[in-house]
Amino acid sequence: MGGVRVSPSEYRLKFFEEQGFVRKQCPRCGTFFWTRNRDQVYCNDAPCVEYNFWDVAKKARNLSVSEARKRFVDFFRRKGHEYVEPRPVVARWREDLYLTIASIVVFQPHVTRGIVPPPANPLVIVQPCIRLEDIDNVGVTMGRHLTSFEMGGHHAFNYPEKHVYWKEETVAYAYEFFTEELGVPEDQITFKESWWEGGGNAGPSFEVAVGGLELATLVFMTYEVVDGGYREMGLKVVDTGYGIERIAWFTQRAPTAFHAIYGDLVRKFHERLGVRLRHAELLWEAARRAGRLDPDDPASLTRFYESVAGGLGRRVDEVRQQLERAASVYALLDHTKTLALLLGDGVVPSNTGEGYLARLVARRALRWIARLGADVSLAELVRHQIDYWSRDYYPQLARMRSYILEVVEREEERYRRTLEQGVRYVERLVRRKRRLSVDDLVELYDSQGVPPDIVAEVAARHGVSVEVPRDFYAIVARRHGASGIGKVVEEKPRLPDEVVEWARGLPGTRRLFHEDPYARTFTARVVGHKGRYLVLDRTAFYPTGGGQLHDTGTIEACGESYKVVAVEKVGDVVVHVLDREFRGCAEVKGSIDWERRYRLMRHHTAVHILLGVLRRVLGEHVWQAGAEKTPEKARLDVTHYEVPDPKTLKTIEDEVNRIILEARPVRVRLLPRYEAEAAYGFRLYQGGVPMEPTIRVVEVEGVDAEACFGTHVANTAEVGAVKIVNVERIQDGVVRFELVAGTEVARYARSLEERLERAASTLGAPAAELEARLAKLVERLAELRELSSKLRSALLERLARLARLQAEALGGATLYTLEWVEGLEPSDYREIMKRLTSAQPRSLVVAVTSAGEGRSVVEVSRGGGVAVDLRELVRLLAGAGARGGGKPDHVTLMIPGDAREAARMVRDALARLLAG
RNA sequence: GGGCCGGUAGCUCAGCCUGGAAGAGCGCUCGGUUGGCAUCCGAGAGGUCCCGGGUUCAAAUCCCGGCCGGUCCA
Repeated sequence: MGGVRVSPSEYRLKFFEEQGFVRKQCPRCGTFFWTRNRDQVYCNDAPCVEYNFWDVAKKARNLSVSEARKRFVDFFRRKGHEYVEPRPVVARWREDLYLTIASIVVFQPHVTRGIVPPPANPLVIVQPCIRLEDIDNVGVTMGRHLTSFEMGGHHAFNYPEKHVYWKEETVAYAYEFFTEELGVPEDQITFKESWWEGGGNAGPSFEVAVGGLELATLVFMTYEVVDGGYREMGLKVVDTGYGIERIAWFTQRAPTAFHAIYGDLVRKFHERLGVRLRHAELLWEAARRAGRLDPDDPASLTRFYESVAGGLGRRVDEVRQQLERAASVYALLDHTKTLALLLGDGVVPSNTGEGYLARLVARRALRWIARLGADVSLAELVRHQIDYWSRDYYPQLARMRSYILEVVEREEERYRRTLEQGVRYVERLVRRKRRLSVDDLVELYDSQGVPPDIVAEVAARHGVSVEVPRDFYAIVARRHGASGIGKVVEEKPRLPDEVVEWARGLPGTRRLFHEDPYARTFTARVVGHKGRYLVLDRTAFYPTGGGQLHDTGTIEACGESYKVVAVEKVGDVVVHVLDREFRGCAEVKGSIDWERRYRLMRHHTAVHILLGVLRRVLGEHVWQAGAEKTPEKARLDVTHYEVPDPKTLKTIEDEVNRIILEARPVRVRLLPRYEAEAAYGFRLYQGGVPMEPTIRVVEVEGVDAEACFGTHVANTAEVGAVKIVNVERIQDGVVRFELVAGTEVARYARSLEERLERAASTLGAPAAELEARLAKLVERLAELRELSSKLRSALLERLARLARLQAEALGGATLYTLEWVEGLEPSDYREIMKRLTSAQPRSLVVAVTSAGEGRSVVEVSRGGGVAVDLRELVRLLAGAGARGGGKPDHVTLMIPGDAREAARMVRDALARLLAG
């Protein structure tokens, strides 16, 4: 990558010199590297060399993933690092990332930007990570690519005033870990010079490779990436990543990483998927040569299969087929674990955000199962993963077991339906066009979710062969063009730019609304004012934030009284928006509209209670996806896969009201960040992650605890009562709850009563009798409909008979004329016309279907036995001002004149048409 | 957040491209057949063609906007 811009001195360490390392350049990739082996030619990393780590000596015994993890942690603990617990694989604390893709992500951006100190320094962590970029390569490369893996990281945060350690120590640790702890011979370790960039930071790095396998990356985070350039950071971070699975792979001498990671599961998956790999030597031959495989280069793949087949003296197509089936099993081992981890951290599958990532993984897995033709459910495979991993490092999988399986089954069913529909669409296209273009393939995938291989299969069944272009997914990507990076929800400023600018320069406002949420009046000193914007040294006015609407009220200053119409926050500064320009004054007296504020507080606390209850009733996967509190009502959007049924909703509502009745205390505490996280977990961050070392925790005792800026009542009893007034699905995987609390419950009930009254008075019945009256009405309506239908049918029959009686002969055909009757619909005439022409093929029907405003609409129809094109009529009558058109056996005409006249004109024209 | 696809009978959908009499299968009602049935035969009921606007003599069909669903991408 950008290694060219880096001075070689960045990599020239005293350690290398002392240990007798030499710097070389790889003739294949051009990378510079350090080694103690003077004869080494290549950089010792894939894809420049074949894997040979199985032949590298080691002292450590076979390590499972769990043991490798422990070795790593213990080693760095001995070296003075404090152990830090891992975080979820879903990066809920990040505004710009969905997944935890590296251990350093745990500390970004709050620690790396210097806002919050790290939990320990230096520290060691083993962080489960998920990366989906290379999902297509998983399996094919025999273990080099995985979507989920554990990254062992030891991190040191070097502040200008406090240096911990840097490159020399980091490289020495790695060297010692691999040589002493694992027993790798000293001349078998290669340090490749590299450059790392990610998450807005960059710096030089070393990749540590043994026997063709990269086992660790040591990054020295030095720069911030600003407008494409680099700026040196004040904080310099040692960011290392040791591949725990790769260490296990290396020590176990297993052919693929999957054998090393999944143990028994490999056999079980092979069995359940009906894939048998008959020759161990094929596996080993492939494993060895997989080092030189570059999955992005199709030619390298072909070369790979050829070389494996050549090495064994077997047929290429047979080798390829067997290896591809094995690779599918590996991909499934990988994908099902990743899916379990995602769902285990409470992700709800969806068509956006992290939910889509879970769906993507599930669908890839389902496709592998389908391609193998295996008769096994995805849920079963995931269940094996839960059983396997919940014993080890992932106890949450056991806790979330029923949720995970339920959701996987739902996804399976959903995908089945999607494909079924897609297949029908393919069949329709094939029927109509007999061939499919690349555009069709793209649309089928993009809009209908049918992957091209399935399209080809379906088309083949109907005798149509379809060519899937090699770069299919690139074509899809091109069609999408450049779209913005996901997450990032930016709140639009509600104040003019110059006011924000001005407020930034002022000192922070003391928050009386936090110190005492019940404070209604206060006095304060004026810190600054600009037009109608006023900043005080302290205030009881709550600014819009945390989903809670601002306060209103009045401010008295030097005999003047101002209305406060809005309140906003700029950093720590509270800006009051007045109804008119502030005239100036040193001291003011403020009083908030308490009635409004109290309603807001009750609604806000009610939402916290509801969230706690939802988590308990629906499951731990319930997360706040949005919230809004107004004086009139509150709204809470949560992640969940379906709108709860009425019975569950009742349970939820009853639970909320029970908690209100129990009069539980609501406590607000300021806690150091890490203490708060240790006590409550990441559940705290329902409404976003505050970038502060101190967290304001609002705890409804035994129900819910959240980092929250809002104002709350002191006891749940104060909420009074809650009524859920609306529940709807606002997006796949997100359900919206709307509720009213306290006095608003009465207001809501009243509005329902009023609607009832209005409905009753429309019916002319007392409200008490509404249901009975309505039931009777519906019954009566059905009777009347039946009657009307009978009468209509009889009327049509009569009209048809009348027309028959008045039939006249015209040019060898029978002509029926239907006169216009007020109240009949055009569809009624059509019904009669149908009856007449089907009973008598040699007939013509002229019907005036509407008249008025000086024009008539005439429909003309003929039976199958009359050989005229009625569209000629339109041409014949065009001179008389008629317009219209239709089909040979039926036309519609608009003719100026009354009904009688129009009918006569048509009859004359018909006579001419039949004659000529 | 964005691109694309869709919304027609209780259900599953066809019709839309190329405007001109609203359809099929299942289900439902009634009658017949059968020892029994996801039997067979016959008849029938059932529609705001998602909503709103536009173009047109004429819109389920074409255009614009909205709502709802699906799908792919980030």
